[in-house]
Amino acid sequence: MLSLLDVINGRLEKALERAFPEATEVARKAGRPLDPQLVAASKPEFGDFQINGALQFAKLLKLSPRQIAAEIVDQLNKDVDFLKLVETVEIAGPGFINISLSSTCLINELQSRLNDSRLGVPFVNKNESGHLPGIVVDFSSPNIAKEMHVGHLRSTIIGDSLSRIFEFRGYRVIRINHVGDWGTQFGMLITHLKDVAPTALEEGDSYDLGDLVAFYREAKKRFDSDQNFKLKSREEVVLLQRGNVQSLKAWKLLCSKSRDDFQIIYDRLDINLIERGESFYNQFLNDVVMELDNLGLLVVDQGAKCVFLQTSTGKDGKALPVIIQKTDGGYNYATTDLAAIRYRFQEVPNGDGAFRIIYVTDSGQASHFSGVFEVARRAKWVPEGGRLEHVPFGLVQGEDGKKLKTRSGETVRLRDLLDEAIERSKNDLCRRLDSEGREENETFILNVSTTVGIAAVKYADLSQNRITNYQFSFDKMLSLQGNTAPYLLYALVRISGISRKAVNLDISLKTFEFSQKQEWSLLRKLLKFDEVILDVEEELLPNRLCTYLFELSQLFNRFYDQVPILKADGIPRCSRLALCKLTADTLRLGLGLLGIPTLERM
RNA sequence: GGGGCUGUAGCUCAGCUGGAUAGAGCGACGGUUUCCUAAACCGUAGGUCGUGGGUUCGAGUCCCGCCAGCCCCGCCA
Repeated sequence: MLSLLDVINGRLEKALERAFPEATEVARKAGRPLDPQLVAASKPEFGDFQINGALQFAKLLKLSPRQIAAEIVDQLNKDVDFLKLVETVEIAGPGFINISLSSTCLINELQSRLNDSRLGVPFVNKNESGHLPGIVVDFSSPNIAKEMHVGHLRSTIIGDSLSRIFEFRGYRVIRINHVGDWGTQFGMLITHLKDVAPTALEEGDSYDLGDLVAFYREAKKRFDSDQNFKLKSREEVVLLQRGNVQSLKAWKLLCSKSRDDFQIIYDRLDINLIERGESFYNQFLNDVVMELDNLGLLVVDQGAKCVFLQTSTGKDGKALPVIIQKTDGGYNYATTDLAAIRYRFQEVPNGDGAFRIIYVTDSGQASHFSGVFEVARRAKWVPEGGRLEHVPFGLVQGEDGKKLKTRSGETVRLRDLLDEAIERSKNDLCRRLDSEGREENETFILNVSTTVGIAAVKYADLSQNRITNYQFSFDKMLSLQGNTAPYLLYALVRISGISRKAVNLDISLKTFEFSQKQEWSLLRKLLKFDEVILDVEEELLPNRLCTYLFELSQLFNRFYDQVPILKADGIPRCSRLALCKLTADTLRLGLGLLGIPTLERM
């Protein structure tokens, strides 16, 4: 109901002006126009919208809040355009004004939603240069030659969902997988590769490295125990950095094998990413140092080139440094991140042309990013109106409240985690089929358990406010009750059941009427979808969308339980089918934006 | 020592620019099935919003102090 909110707010501002012409004029001239504070009603019994402003204006206008409210209501009651939309306008409590929309108005909104595949969510405007604004979402980012584990889960799932929402809004979204594909660990990996598989370099991509993780472990073991190996590894790093052909070949092979492994996980999770790892920015690191130096930001301290922060101090009250270039001349991650920021904001041939960059990483990196962001701003690499945001999230914990580990105390591999979710979901399904005496074929069982299993993992993560740590529990996420993926998917399955039995759900040209309170509350919830999407886009909190979809499902289930649909006739039946259709569309789209596909039957 | 995040029902968590009597789910207890998938629905119980101040007409929300937990703090990412 965003557009409606706009319209009503417009009428309200006019009413306020007519009620208190002098005060509004003074406020406007002071550059702080009076805000009537029109918001969605905090409770259903307060109607659709509430106006909070009267309470605040009391001091300014030297009138009681209720008197002010009365004046505003008086003016609103003279506004024909406003009255067309509204059923009641009432003063309540200390001076709130509650507004209930008229049935006609709500039904008109329903009509337009039914004919709108975007469900009321506006498409973003082009920018001054006539292009769609670009957003870089930096997420997932595993390390080459290591396995994706539970630590990558949140970044991957949250980053993907935010990307989907931006894409749906029409932004040009650049999903970046900033993989760890550079650094000292490659010295040992390449040295080990040359030793154990000398032919690998000739065979290139066709060479089968086998289990990369085991490979990494072996290399690491040798690195830690064998002095000679350690020495060779260090030399190898230098060779690689100088662009030695053999070394580069080995590096590429390792990256490519690793990429294939990652892709298996991304395919299972249905996640798209452009791989552009740390190595990509090597070509810009020199420029970064030079520019910072030219700007006079660079200070040499204990041999390292640093930028000292203005916003944070360390112990003894001294400014904290961001190290740009190490004493040995090497660069570290802050430099790479700065080069990335610079590149991503630069216009298209030379960069990504983004206006907003989002980093989805754990909250442990908060101070790192705040330092890097400060340097980027002082270096003027962030354009006017450009947004640079860290989207932090908490740890994944086990049900014991400690960091999630396997029984043997190892890091949980993502593939195992997904396998287990699907396995458990399959067991649940089979138990259910058994107890209901249902017969389903293998394809159905596989499809349902895979969809439900993956959906459960994604939804459990997304439905939690990302800032806090998150307690991982298969039992809870797969539970059929509560705020879980299966509960939402089930609501949709119920609607599919109805549409299978109804002749059709084509209700586009009919008129609607509602008589039950369950119908009205469902409809009102449905019409809030657009606000939720814009809120998530701004606040980067997908759990708000989850909460909305859960509440929508609850209202639908109540409606389904208490109001006959197919048994009704005429206009009520058709109106109820319209609610079903819009609920299904909203759930399908909403879940889609969370990266969760839906089912017809389950 | 400095900085950040967190602290809301027995448990897991929501709580949107400060707004009306703080909400869900699970668990507990009790009910509902001639009907579209009961994987549902309805009801009951359960709270000093860590704590002490402050700002305000109004504070879970903003500011300050304190307590507890987690994380970060110069050449790893």
